[in-house]
Amino acid sequence: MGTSERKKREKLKRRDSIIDAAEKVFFSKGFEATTMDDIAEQSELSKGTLYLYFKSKEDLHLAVAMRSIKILNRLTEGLASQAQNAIDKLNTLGHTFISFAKQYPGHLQSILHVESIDFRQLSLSKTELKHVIFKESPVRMVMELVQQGVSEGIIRKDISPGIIANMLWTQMLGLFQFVNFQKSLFEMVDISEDEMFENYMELVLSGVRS
Amino acid sequence: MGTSERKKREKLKRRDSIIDAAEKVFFSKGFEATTMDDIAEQSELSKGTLYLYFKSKEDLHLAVAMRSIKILNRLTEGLASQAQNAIDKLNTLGHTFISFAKQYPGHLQSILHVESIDFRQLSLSKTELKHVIFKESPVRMVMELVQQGVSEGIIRKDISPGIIANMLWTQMLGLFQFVNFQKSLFEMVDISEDEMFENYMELVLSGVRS
DNA sequence: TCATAAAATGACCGCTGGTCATAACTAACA
DNA sequence: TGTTAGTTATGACCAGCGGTCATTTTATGA
Repeated sequence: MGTSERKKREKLKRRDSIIDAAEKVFFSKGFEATTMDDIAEQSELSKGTLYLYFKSKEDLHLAVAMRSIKILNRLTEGLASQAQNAIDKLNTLGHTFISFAKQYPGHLQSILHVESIDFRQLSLSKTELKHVIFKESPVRMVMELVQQGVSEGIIRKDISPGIIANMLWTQMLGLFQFVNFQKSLFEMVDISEDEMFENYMELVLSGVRS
Repeated sequence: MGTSERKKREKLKRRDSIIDAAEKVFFSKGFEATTMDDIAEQSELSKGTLYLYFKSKEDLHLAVAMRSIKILNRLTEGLASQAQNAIDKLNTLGHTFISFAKQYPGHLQSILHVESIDFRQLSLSKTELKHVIFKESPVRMVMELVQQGVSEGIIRKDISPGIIANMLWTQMLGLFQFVNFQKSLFEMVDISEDEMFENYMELVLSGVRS
């Protein structure tokens, strides 16, 4: 009988519902200000139960971030096989990222968190975590498009595609940071967000053309 | 009589010595793992005294970061008035940043921290803090050099210098991040750090040339 | 209905950032 | 020098947190 299968499904459901709850609280109060008791209350479970599914608050945070990354990846899948040249696709990718950032600011926040983890201070046992994060990171899509561009001959081949892709992704993260946090620091009230984004993309992409 | 002056000096000295102690502990254990008692012990003061000079652990961290920023700024001052063209100066600036990153990894870490503060979650009363940080930020030097470049006609003028400068600074922060944390994530063992840096600079700067 | 295992609970713990009543020290004057 | 007013330093203390675990509750299968 499929009892154990059902149990497994239910366990996953419960895990998911905890992530749901954590998302709500993290996104509204911020990660640091959120307590495990908050999440327990929101999920209608006891605190102890949370620790049956996640081994720490940070672990739960990572789960939230991984889900965010999956959402972002879903928005961009299929792009690589579209009938455009690679640079246009990179442009589209950039637009997708930006609209994601606007639509899901909380999710974006969590992605920025995992992408800036200080791996030096991570215990060695967590090496696999690095690989999981990297494997799922949206930078993969960027790299694929860059490689396409090199094949098409419209992206410079004198610099390693890995470096180019990382630069583009870094730039994307920087733009997120900029739009979300630091916009007010600059005295550029006379430029719209969209305009700024176009400028950014133009600036960044003009460096990679062959 | 200069009694009160001497007192003021001594207060500043004490403040400085606390920052010294905090640096040591932060840089060796990391910010989160450091307790105020650690710093109290290192500074040979009681915990209560620390709170006479800094109103919170984060405040102390900011003081450490501001000192780091000052060190970095000192390394680059005078660059603007040198007899090179602006793009060469930007290149030099990049090299200076990189060697700073290598020489003072702890200081760099603290700078990355303040540069990525989530200002949305900062109370309004701390608006001045934003300005202080921005005013001291090394991005100022970048902006000055970009403006020089525009005047010289070697940097494109169709995009606002503010955006260009921010892109370059963002890129610098991203490169720091990359070198320090994520290098191992990429399978590019066959490229030296210096080579990678040169590629990076070339890539970034080629986008800003007019 | 009962026995076994799995899941959930919440009282509890140790540690941390931060506070505050008290103490120690300093400086100026009588 | 003794007194006093003000400043600086102390460390016992607190509340809140992440995390644990002995106990209870629930689900399963015969």
